[in-house]
Amino acid sequence: MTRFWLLKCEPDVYSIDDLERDGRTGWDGVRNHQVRNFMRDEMKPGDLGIFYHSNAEPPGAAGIVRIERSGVPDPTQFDPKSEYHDPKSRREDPTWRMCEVSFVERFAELVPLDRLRGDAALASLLILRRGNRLSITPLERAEFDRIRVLGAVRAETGTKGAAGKQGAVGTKGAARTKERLRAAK
DNA sequence: GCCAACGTTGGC
DNA sequence: GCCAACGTTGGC
Repeated sequence: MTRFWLLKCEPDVYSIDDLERDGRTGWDGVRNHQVRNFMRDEMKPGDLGIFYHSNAEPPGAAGIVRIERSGVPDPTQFDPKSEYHDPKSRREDPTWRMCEVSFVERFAELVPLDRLRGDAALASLLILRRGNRLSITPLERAEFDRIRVLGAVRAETGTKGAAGKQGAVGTKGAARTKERLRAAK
């Protein structure tokens, strides 16, 4: 059974444009146990996800991805040079997992958070709940379908946001602080 | 195990 | 830059 997910990432770190260019990417850098468990136990090849731009101007739903693999050991945990290196993790039993996602589509226009919030059909969307900070959350099929419909319709007004167009150097699962972003430049 | 201090996330 | 809402850490 196909399941549906919402994957958050800061576009300054990795955006839907980067994924369109790359075609496929490892969703590495997740260091939250709940999200790790989703990727290890629940996400399956063929599942679909909304790619959400967080910490952006404006934040919102940017496109659609397909889960290609999941539960894959995240290589950054074994890389001493990575800021996500975890010296306690063993190769025989990796602590941190990632999924691999492929590009499906970029929305005709980003669906801003305001628009998601104002939509009655999305009232139960987990990312709209106060205090929710998980970088990956499950979606109902109806929620996924609704966001896809909103994304397919080009708004009659509104300017296209200047999406970040940087190389794929960062990690997706964990947002970077502005300080770290600055340091990375 | 408790909990205060601190760090992170992410919208605004 | 601010701050609410977490999660993590470490002393006890």
